[in-house]
Amino acid sequence: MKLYNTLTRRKDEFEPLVPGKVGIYTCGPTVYMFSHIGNFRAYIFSDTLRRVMEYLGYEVKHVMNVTDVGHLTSDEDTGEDKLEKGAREEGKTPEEIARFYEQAFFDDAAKLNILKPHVVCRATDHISDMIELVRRIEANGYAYRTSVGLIFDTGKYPEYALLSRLNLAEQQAGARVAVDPERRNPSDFALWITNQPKHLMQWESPWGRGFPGWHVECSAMSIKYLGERFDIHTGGIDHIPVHHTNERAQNFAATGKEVVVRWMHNAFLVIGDARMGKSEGNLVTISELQERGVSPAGFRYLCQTALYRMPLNFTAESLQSAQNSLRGLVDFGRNAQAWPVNDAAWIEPFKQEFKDAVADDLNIPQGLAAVWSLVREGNQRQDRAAWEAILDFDRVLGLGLEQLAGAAAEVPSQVEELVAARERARKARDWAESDRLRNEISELGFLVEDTPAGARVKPRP
RNA sequence: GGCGGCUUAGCCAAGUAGCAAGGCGACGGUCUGCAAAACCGUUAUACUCGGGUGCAAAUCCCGAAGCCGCCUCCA
Repeated sequence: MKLYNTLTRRKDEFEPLVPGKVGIYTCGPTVYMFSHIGNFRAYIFSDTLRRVMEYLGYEVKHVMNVTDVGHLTSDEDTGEDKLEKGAREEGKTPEEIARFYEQAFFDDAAKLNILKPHVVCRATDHISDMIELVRRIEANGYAYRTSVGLIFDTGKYPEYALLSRLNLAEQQAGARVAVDPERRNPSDFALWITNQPKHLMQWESPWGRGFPGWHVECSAMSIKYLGERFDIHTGGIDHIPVHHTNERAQNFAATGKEVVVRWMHNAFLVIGDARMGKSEGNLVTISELQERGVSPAGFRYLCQTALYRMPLNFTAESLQSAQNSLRGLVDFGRNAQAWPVNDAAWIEPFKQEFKDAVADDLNIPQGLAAVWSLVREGNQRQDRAAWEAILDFDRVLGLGLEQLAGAAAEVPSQVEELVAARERARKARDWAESDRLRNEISELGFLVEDTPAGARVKPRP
């Protein structure tokens, strides 16, 4: 299969380090507030990556962190920890806050059929691993001390700017943040932060009581669970210039290796003409989506209509379009369930088309074209084989089509009785009574379709 | 100021040289007691604009415009 690599800015053939196996690390949520659907686009992306890998026969180990400490609110590493700020505002301990939002995250993820990574690791459970990693970095001569704590010397790593393609010489130091005169280079960053007595979350370390820098946790935990060389690291495109650049520098400083073989980044969900973000004040959560009548699967479908590397326009219309498309697929499945499997041979070219598409840097939109070809052909042939193939594809799409079509087929007995009564009325050519019963059924939330084989009922869209 | 990205039909969105996937929506038709579903057909002589290189460009090169992101935690 082919995959894009941010480091080389090219799409090239994926070669796993260990044949048949793949290690994937995903930058997970910071659990101090509800995750929004923009965040979830990223996790749908990494989930899709995992699913495609598994679909193609790889054995995947997927690792994701949960950041429950260490991301600062204000500049210059002196600010209050986000979790602590949240804790103060809500009158709870940082742990309570973190656990609450972590649970909320995984609840929403489950609604979106995002498979739980094989390893989910909390930063606070890995402080000793982080200290050990920082110790290695310091021992290798990549760190120095200031009044803030231990600082990473980016000047020691010639490849520092490679991932982001930054032109450090042209960067305007201090353009947006005051320069720390103690730092050797403007891009230097904290590995361990001390002298912050107001922080609730602190640990003892060789550099004094304090807490780890922003980027240490991902380096420490990815190496711990996937080794000093692993296949893929994913995250949002915003992580390229700072977080992943720093992570990569730490990785090299600690191990002397290019730890991550391939970096993959998803583009943003765009609302109006802006990204969706808490700073922008245009957040939408999964719950709010549901209140607006859009199912999580509908949102997931929307995400699958665009390439992960392209910005995706999130509008009321695009969302409705996705929801309608999904309804069409479920309708097809519901109809197809009643058909026999005839001839599976005609399916093969479409299966190949789907497989080729998703193996080409996760081109799910192209894969969906194969799905719709199957819908059309399947309808013409009245062949359940098409639906079986689509269910097989759903291992990648993650829409939960089997359950959705199954749920659509569940009809209360009260409705069944009304349908039977309507059938009798129709046989008697009593159209007035027939239409009256149809309205009654409709009020109960169901829709009747008359087919040559008899009446069919489904939940009203 | 630096770096990165985007601009394809009413909307969403594939396609990175050889007659512009797919979905939604809309319209017309077949079927139906009427609907619904399904099927058939129509819906970009055209890919932001201007140059250039090719037999051939949405696709490569140069330039312009608009928009977005990152450079501060942020998917």
